[in-house]
Amino acid sequence: MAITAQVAVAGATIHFDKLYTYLVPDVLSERVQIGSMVLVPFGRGSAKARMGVVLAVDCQEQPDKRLKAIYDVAPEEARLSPELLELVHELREKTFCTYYEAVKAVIPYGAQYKAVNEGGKPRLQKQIVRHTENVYQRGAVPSKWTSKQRAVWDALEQGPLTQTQLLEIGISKNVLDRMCAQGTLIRTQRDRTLSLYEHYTASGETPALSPAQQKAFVQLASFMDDENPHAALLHGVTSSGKTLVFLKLIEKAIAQGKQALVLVPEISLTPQMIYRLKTAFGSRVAVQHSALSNTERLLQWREIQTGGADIVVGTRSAIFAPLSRIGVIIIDEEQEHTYHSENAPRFLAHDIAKRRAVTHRALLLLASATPSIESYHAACAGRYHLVELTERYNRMPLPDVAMVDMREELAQGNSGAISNRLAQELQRNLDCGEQSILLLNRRGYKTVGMCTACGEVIKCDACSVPMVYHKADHKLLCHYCGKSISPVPEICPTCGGKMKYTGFGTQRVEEELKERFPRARVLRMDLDSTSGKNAHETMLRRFANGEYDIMLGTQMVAKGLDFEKVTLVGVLGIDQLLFAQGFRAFENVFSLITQVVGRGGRSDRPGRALIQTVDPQHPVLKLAACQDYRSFYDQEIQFRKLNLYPPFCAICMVGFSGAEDEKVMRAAYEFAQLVQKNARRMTNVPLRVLGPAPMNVAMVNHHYRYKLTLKCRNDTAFRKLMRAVLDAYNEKGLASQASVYLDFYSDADI
DNA sequence: GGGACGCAATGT
DNA sequence: CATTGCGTCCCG
Repeated sequence: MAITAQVAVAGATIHFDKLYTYLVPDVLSERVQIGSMVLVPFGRGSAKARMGVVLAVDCQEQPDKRLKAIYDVAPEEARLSPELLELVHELREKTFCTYYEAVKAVIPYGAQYKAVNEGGKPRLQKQIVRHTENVYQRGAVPSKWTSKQRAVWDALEQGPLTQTQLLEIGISKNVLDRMCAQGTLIRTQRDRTLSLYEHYTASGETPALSPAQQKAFVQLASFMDDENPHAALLHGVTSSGKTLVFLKLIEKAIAQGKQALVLVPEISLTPQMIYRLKTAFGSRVAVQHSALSNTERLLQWREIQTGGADIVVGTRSAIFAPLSRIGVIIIDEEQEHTYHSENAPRFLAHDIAKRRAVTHRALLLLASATPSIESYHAACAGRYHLVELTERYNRMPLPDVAMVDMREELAQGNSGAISNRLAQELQRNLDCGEQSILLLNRRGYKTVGMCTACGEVIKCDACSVPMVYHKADHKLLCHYCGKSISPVPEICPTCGGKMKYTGFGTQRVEEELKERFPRARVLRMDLDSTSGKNAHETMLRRFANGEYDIMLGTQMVAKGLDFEKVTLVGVLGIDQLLFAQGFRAFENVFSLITQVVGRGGRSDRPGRALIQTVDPQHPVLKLAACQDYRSFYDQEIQFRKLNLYPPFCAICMVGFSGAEDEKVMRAAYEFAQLVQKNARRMTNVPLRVLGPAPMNVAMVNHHYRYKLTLKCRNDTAFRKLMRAVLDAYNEKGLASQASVYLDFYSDADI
């Protein structure tokens, strides 16, 4: 009799991701259980140690003599709970990821163990979890510089930074050590933020609900009173006070002895959600998002696991928080694309939330001012309870919205980013001391280098995208692979002509504002200016305090705090989004405009909004201007139906990537044929095959990329078909030509 | 993905 | 017959 374990190993790709059988040594037999993280030998010959997870344990009378034995096993706290194990299987089945990719998504704890060699024996070791970190500040002025040292010095201008922060901007420990030795840097030790956001103090009181909010709350709360799971969509116009309803629902869950899970699209965009939860519930709130350091995330995770926290707020990955008795799951701004994972496992948080709501018999609440067309459609079809909040808090009026025709501006000789009309309004606000917000849609607002002679744009040599000019650190940066060029080329590398750096980047618009309004205090918010840890939050607070006149930024200004003194909102560059490809383009435009327009008009002063566009008559813009969601939905759902887009089908994007363009293309083509061939054998699989075609960004990191788009229904029959195709693809030896992944958009599993 | 093995081509 | 290069197989 021998105990064996079925193990899924790390680092597998989809074509050899299966369970491998290992012997469990007697000394480990107690500790190796289903869900255990283990270290195993894997590979032919000199088998290297790999992490793995145990998915089954059995007894065998006569085990195969060739079986290898498990090296080591991680302690119990790093073991997957039955519910999380269930989710691992579901993720693998539905998103076509590997077991271990799914495991990594559901437990950050798995990352805590690494393989080490201990006297020739491979062992698992807990990664050092530092509770203190190094902080550096300027010391003596150096007599001479290396470029790295100069960079360190410049970075510390605003005050001390941690080693991690410096590491992020490309400074190695070596440089820091040398500078400390020279005395040009001073190193101190500091405790890591163990309790995050502790400066938010709990008041314990939540404000009273308005009658409209109360009505919505009562409706939703009733779904928490029976033993069945429920799903609801809360459609609340901007400023209708959805958050307050959330707080009351969480209160109710807690009162029932249950737990609450709140998802937000991006922590940095929604700092007020943490603020509201922390002030209402204090240390019962745990936070989970990717900006946390490993230590912070792990400590928060432990808090949840051990029951110290019963409310979790976080981004997409927080949906896997190890809560054991969830009462309510809230997905705020549910239409945001950040709920869809861009890396394996490519899941949609909604789908996991649905599953968890069912297991916990909890209420799943999707909320938004502009729900995704799919969600609203599902609500209309009765698959979600639809709850509406149609009234703005305190009955504040919506701002007046006007379009500015940018073609006319151009005809009048204004080629800048800011129209004359907008300039006038900005001036008016400056004159009477009121604040303004300018939203720049990020896409198209990048500064790229172009040759004035031949028109050549400087591209990354590893990726087929233009490199983006970053003024702050004088370099060109590839936003795909992170490669940078500095100094910035002055002459064209191909023809020797003079380079010109143009584009309407936030930085460029900032300059234009400074030219037009030299005395205005302008706050620029974008990825560059908010890279510091609490930079985003601090900036919003200072703007709210009236320290600036104009706030200029990307998407991140569309959300955020409520600003009393903002009476003007300008939207720049929305056309890039409006005419973007992808079936969600209009939905995105509508959502963004609705949100940013909702920013204004919060106080007694009437707000106004200006939308700069080359198509002022565009129906989507018009509907967004008057915040008429229902009309937009009615129109959009027709479009989706007519052109067969979600929710009337699911879309499965098959991605191909490999080193040789030709081979990748051939592989994609053969895959498409395999799909057609296999589909013919299977009846009842509705399918349309589009492509293959090169991806939008055809090359990343020297890897060529193609895609195949399948309009389908993501059900078991379709997944069975895809598994068969993947098997055939591997059998033909195509896996070595191009690696494949599947990505589902919109589950239409009605 | 990556190491090991095998086959074939090339060299001494 | 050794050396190198490349394709293919398989991982327990």
